[in-house]
Amino acid sequence: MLRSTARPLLNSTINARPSCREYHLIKHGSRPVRPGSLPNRVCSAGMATDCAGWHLLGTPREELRLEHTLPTGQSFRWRETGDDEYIGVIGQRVVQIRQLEDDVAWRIIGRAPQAAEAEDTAVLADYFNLSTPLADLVRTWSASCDHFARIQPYFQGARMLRQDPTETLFQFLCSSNNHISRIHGMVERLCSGWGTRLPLTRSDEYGGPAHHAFPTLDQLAAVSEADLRAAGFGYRARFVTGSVARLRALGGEAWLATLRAGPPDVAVAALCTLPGVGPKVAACAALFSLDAHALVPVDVHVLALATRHYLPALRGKALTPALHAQVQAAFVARFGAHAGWAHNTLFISELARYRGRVPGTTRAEEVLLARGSEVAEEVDAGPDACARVVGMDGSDASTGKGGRARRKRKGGAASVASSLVEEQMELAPTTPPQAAA
DNA sequence: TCTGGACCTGA
DNA sequence: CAGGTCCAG
Repeated sequence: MLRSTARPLLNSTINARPSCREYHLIKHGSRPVRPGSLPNRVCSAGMATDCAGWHLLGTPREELRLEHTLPTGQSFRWRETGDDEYIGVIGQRVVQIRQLEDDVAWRIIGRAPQAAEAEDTAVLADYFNLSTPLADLVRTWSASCDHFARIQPYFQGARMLRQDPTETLFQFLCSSNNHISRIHGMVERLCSGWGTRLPLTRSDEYGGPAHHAFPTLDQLAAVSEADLRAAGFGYRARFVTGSVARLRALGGEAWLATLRAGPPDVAVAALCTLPGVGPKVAACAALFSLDAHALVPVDVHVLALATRHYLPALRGKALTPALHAQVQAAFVARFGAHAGWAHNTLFISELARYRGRVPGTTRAEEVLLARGSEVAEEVDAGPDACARVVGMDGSDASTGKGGRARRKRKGGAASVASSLVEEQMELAPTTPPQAAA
């Protein structure tokens, strides 16, 4: 279990360099701290002129890496403001957050009047889902999947956030048939246009753009389809106004929040009744905000990696709802109750801008793909790969074709795969992931 | 069930 | 074409 409560870094009245020493003491107890270690980063010149307001999250690097969590597509509300530093909005608070060597530091730089300072720590811990220990899960996933074990060291601390349900739903309503930079802009315009502005509390140190809470459903009810089209939403404008209307009829934010308590398939079914919400968007909303830790949003990337490593028979098939369910089941069979979290790490490793990190991966897999389906059938079938497909509720669901056991043949393509990987790794020696901070 | 096409915008 | 969804055959 993580330390679930962040501790104050120092008293807000303390300022300047002496504060940094206090930082050392809090972080490391009475142990002496080497000069040049992480606290200097928090207090580095050009950033904060004092340490006031900074807190530690208490998350070692294997539990949380901002770089693998904030800009990787589960939220579009963070802006990178420096090297491993971000500013974003969590509920009614504007948060500045920075990656340290083996922890994460944060402070509140703006807030709504009703957002009590006493709850800051709890809000952060909740948002980062700190009650779920990632490192323990990673060990079990690595044991049950060779591919995961191979790529994971390069993507440590890829943690699932626990975002606000309404905000998450509308963020991913914007995501369909769209690319990340544009989604970012759409969400930004939705907030600045109709959300409540959050006053800065440290405006003397911050010269960036204004920040806004995500608009409430009541605020969104005032937005017309024409407004949204003017804001660049395209055909998704109708999805937004339609979903707003339907959500309000169903009971608004409170109704959406009740889906957290129920089973994930109920949440998905309910979400899919909203216009513009299909299996992918529903799974995103449920995994990123409704505690549905087992859910896997299956997009083209996830389908590609699933057919490559777990379900080779499905290669080339269209992404129908039925196929979505098969991929979902395969992930749960492989990774268990937190399959959605495991999927997140695998998903990041597929992103174009991260793919080069794992030596040999792309090349070896491309070669395998080129060798055709007969070989690919056997790739990475792994121990007990799909011998039993377990439903999300844990019940046996191996009645379909996804449940048939796959053969494991010695000297088959699996060994071809590993030899290819080794070959590549010889050509491009692995850099120690730890060094890639 | 599954398939094909349309749908806004901009990188 | 892009981290889909909807609608008709």
